[in-house]
Parts: sequence; structure tokens; C-alpha cells
Amino acid sequence: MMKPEAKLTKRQGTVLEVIAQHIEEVGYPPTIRELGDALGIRSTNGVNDHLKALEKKGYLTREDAKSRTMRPIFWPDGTPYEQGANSDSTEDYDEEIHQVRVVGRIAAGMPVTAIEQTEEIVAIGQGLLGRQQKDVFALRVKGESMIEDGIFDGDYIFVRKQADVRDGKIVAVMIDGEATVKRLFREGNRVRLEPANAAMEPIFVHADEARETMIIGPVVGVYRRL
Amino acid sequence: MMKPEAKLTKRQGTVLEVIAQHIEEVGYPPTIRELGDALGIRSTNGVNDHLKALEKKGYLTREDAKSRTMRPIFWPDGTPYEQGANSDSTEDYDEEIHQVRVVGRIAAGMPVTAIEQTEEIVAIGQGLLGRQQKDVFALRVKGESMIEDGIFDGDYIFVRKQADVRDGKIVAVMIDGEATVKRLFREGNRVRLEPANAAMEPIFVHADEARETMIIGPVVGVYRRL
DNA sequence: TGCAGGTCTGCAAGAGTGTTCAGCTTTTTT
DNA sequence: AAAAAAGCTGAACACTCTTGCAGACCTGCA
Repeated sequence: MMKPEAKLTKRQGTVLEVIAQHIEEVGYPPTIRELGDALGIRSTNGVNDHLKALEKKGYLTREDAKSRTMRPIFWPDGTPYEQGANSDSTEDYDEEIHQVRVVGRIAAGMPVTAIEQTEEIVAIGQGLLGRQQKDVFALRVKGESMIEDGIFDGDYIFVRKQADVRDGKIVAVMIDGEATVKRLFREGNRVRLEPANAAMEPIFVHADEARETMIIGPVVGVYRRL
Repeated sequence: MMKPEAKLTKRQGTVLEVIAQHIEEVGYPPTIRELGDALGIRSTNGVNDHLKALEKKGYLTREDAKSRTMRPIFWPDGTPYEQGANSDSTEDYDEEIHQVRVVGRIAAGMPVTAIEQTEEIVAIGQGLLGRQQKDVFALRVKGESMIEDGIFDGDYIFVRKQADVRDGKIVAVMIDGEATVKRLFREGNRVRLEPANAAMEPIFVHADEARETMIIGPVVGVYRRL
């Protein structure tokens, strides 16, 4: 089994995970600036330093001066990164149990990382959440806007914090301080938030709008107690 | 199964194939110029016309004005294009966390305790299952008999082994060796098993019937991966 | 015959992106 | 305590990339 030369710092591991997450979720690698947004780094050079470090340590490759050309080689833990051919990995893998915070509301205008009112904490195994789901939290659904997609009032939804989401995915968004769940579609310079309820109208958000809008991230799971 | 609206021309199919090939071999989508090189098209607009056509016909999506953001949706022949993958895992742990067996089928005529084919094990915290949930196992739902209750094909349902169930509850039952999910209603000396799908008829089971019927227990939770 | 759609050239504007420089603070190592 | 590494800001620059416009040729179809 191949292994990388040196270990990563905590932060570098996070960077690498965010890249892998972006590729899996969005379908292609991020740009330096997109990476910066996801990591809360304002300067492109701040991100670049991380990428240089990851390259130097052998966890990542890039093509010079080309956009979106970064490719992970190893996971932060040293496991080889695979992309196309995934296998029945014969290796056992200790299942991680995640302690997920359930929040009632999200403060308006706050960065995505700032969440109020942890109402309870629930435990759920990695097997149900999917691969490398780190920044996941849970919300209780209010309202019936997604009943046709089988998401009901009172359901727990598990959301991964990630601003960049693939088209057509179910996402949690924050509009004027209210957190809601909708399907997201990009249409030119605006975004359509489509409820799964024939009785409700889609919401349109323009890029240049004054509205307090923020994509929290994709919904990765739904749980309903019966 | 979803299908694209219109068919592609020969050339458009080639373009789409080249894109898919690039993603597979290089790891990320090409730019318009790179596509042009691969196709022998000198003008970026020539390529762009193809991309527009592919988008219009629903075979491809792009983000506006961003590089390398094209994503195939269908193959030229109309087959859905897949890219993401799931991995599952198992191992022990201990706490207030339940290791729940996920079974594919239940053997006909066997006592409820005898279950075959543990396909995987998922972990879930007590907080989501409810109180004193000891004999709980999980099933993957097959079919659409409960879509109106928000239980879809492929969902995990958590069932507590318990023969006595309150009226109107969603239960897992075994009929002639097949495990299904229905709502249970007692009506005199018979039992009505009501699907939550307008297109399906309820099943009636009489107490004196020869049918191999057995109530496994109430469904205490539903989980759906997204 | 006319017309729509597919395919392509060439050009130019403007947004997007990677790179680099100078400098800063904090953490880790020596 | 000093030095090195990690982590980051802000700005500037050149190049890449998408998009749009104008125009061309071809084919199938009404």
C-alpha cells in the first residue's frame, strides 16, 4: 500500500477534504477562490500556500496555471484516493459515529459556522450519512414545502455545510433569517428554489438582490420518527 | 427511468463522448478550447454551439461563465450518466448507540427472530429511535406502496419486533414470505393492510385464513439518504 | 424555393483565474 | 529566546475562458 511522505496539519487535512467534497458533490474541482470561500480564506494566496503544501507532501497534483485542475492523490489519513473505479473495499473500516447537533434556528447574517440553539444531539453512523461527512448538522423541518419529496413536518434533515451545491439537489437555504428546504436550480444569474409541493410557488433569488440569502448546504439525509 | 427529450446528432454525440472521456481520463472537465482541440474545431464558438445544443436537449449542464463546469447528464444513447458512489462500512462500538442489522429479506415461515442475510450494519443513536428500543432491525424498502406517507423505494425503515401494534400504525408485515410495509387497521375478525398509494388496493387478512401472515412490528423510524 | 437547424470561422469584450510580491501574526521547532 | 514553519491579508498582473456578434456553408424539409 502506497503512502504519502509526510503527515498533514489539521488545517491542510481540512483543505484536502473540502476539495474532495467539492469534487464528489459538484462534479469538478473548485477554483482557488471557491476554495477560499469554502474555507473562509479571503486571500487567494492563503489558499495557494495550502495547495503548495499539499503538492509538496504528495497529497495533490495540479497543472500549472490551469483552472480547476487539482486532483487529490491521498486522503488526509493516507488512504489512496480513488475516483472512477470504486471497488468493494475489502478492508474493514471502523465506522465513525457522528454526534450531530440539532438546531432550531439559524441566526440571520451569521457565517454558516455560527449556529444558535442546539436543541439536542443525535448520534448517527457514517454508514447512513455517506463518505467523509464532517460538517453535518441537523434541523427539524417546519412546514410542508417538500412533502412531495417525502420530507414532512417534524422530520430531521441532515445538512452538510457547503456553499457550492450541484444543480437540482435538495438544499437548506437561509432567507431573511429563516431556514428552509428547497430544491436548487441555477438559472443564469438567479437561483430558483423549488418547493416539492404543488400548492407552493418557487422562490427566485437574484445574484444582485439585497435579500439576505445564503445556501447552507445539501441535504444528505432525512429521518422521521414514527 | 428518466430520458432526455430529444435525440442527438452524430456530431453532438461525439462532443458529449469527448467530454465524458476527458472527465474520466483527466479527472476534471475540459475547457471550451481544450474541447475544440480535441474535436478539431478552431473557433470557441463552434464548440459553444454544440454545448448549447447539448444543454438545450438536456444532456449537459453548465454554470454560467465558469470554466470547466460542464457535467454530462445522459450518455449519447440516453443512458443516465453516473459519477458519484457510495461506500458503507461496519464495525463495533458501544454506548447508547445501536448497531442495527439491515436485512434484505425475511425467510418465509420462520419465527420473527430468525432473520437472514444481514446486508450491512448501520449505527443510529437512541435519541432517534425512541425509548427502550431493543429488538430493532432495519429493512430497505422495496416498492412504492407507501409513497404518500413519505416512505420511498430504497429508504431504510427501522422496525421493532413486537407482535402487538396499535391501530393505524405503520407496520412491517410478512405475507407469504414477503416483507412489506403497510398501515394496519383491525376490523372485527380481520385485519386491513392499507398502502399509502392511491394506485394500490388494501390487503385484507382474516383471522381464520390459511395465509402465512405475521406482524413483525411497528415501524419506528425512516431514513433516506440523499 | 425558402427556411430552419447544424456546423464552423474569426474577432472582441469582460469576467474568471492562477501567480507573485510584500508583509503580517501565530504556532511549532530548535 | 531565536528561528522556522504555518497560516493569512491585500493588491497587482497576465493569461485563460466564456460569451456574444457577424457571417458563412451545408443539409433536410415544407
